[in-house]
Amino acid sequence: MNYEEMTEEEYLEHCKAIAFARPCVTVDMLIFSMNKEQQLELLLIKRGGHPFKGKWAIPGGFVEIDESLEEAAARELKEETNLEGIYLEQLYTFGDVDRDKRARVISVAYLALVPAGNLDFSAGDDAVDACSFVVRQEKGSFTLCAKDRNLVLTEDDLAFDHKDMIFKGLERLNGKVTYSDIALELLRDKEKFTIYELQTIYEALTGEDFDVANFRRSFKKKFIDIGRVEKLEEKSVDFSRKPSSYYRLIK
Amino acid sequence: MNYEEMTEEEYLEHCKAIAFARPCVTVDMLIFSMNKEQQLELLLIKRGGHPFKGKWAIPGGFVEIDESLEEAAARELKEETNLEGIYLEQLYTFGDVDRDKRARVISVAYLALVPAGNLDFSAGDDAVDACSFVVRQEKGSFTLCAKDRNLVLTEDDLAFDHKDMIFKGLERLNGKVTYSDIALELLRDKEKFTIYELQTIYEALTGEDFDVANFRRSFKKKFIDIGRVEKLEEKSVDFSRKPSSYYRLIK
DNA sequence: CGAATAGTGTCTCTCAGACATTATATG
DNA sequence: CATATAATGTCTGAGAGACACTATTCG
Repeated sequence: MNYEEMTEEEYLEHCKAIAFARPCVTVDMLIFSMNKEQQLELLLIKRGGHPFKGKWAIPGGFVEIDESLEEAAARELKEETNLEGIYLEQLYTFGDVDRDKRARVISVAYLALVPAGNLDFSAGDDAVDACSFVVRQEKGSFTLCAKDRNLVLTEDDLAFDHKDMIFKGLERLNGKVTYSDIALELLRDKEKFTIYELQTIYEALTGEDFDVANFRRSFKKKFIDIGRVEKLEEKSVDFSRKPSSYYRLIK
Repeated sequence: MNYEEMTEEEYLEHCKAIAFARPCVTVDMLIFSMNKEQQLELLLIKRGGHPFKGKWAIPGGFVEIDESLEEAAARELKEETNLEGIYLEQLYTFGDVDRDKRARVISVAYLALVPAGNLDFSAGDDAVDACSFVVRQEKGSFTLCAKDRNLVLTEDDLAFDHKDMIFKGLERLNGKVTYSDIALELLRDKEKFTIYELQTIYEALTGEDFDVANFRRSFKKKFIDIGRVEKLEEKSVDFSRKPSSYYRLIK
């Protein structure tokens, strides 16, 4: 739309038309967690209506006029999973004109990292079909698997531009895992975890394997030497092998 | 606002009230460039009306119903500086309820990196007072200086939450400069630049000094060895000293 | 030649990757 | 004692930081 080539009449017409045509703003929630097999999972919901009926989508909802984006994200998360106090991070805002054919919708995507074992999407308000998909990252693409349903989604099986959202989300996780502490957010219990447990989270987030010795070395440097994490007396007795030490995040 | 504690009447009342009260969406442009003294500059405009009358603000405008966020950002940039084809990057979306007292405004902030010597804000459409401020970064804070006007702004001299936007912007520049190629976007001429010229951009973006020898070494490794940059025959003759080699970004 | 800027060589220290080795529990 | 997992030791090469040094131009 080039304003310079419009007549004044055309321009005023245009102004009137859009004065009442404000975009809708939503928050969309990329809710990640770890499953029992220590794999990265992402919560999706199945669309019941048009458009993209039957396809899988990232849960989300409108931003109310009296709540901030962060508040909207926290509310949506609670509605979906009944969880509060979860790590949230704004990811990216998607605003292509035709991304939703029904209306002009601008979506602010948020990342939520739910501690392992806490994700129970059946606790959500909405009576929608929800499912947590294992995220398998290859270079430049991903697939989403729901074993119990025998379902494998590729990027094109997703509604709207949610494929792009997931790409952005995985990119963010990949990038931040090494220079920030987001991996800790996915621990089952920050007050009691083993080093290997944390390593599996790093591996799930990056899609790469780490050498045990090197990982422990960098863990010590990054967390213990600084005093961010301390070793506990208690040791794991899960397996009938050498028990592993527990560690605790301080503060 | 807790929906669970509302009666149905209250809830419906609330729905009605907000149905016509959609937020406005704007794009705000953090327009960075390098001045003649190879310092980082940021373009601000002086507010003529309330609120924050007389304070300095980041330029921006409404997202039209028929343009994407990127298109809106490009349009705003053109209106402000008459420039096109400039590097743009979405920064962050600001959506606190009271960030603009007049109305609920959600602002998507964009970063624009204008090649040195190309920023002429007098070319803008609007008859507003605009000025490019030198950005001085200290750890945890910044100041903005306009020498010719004898003006020094601190964080609190900025309108709205634009202080936070600038923080986010500087943080992004700081972080990305080492692992991406954004510094190249600020070069006067990507087809003909000296290594030291690029170094000053790195220094301006990080607020830190680099060792010449080490910078050249990493420059060679990062750009020349890979074939992303080639050395030109032509050499600079600006000063009456040893001339420096020019380099060219390929593709 | 002296001054000023362009550009190089080299030493050290840190750290990541690879891989061998030791430690400790149970059956 | 065999076995499986936890945890440590060590070698190497890449790369960042510090700093001394050489190179090239002009007046």
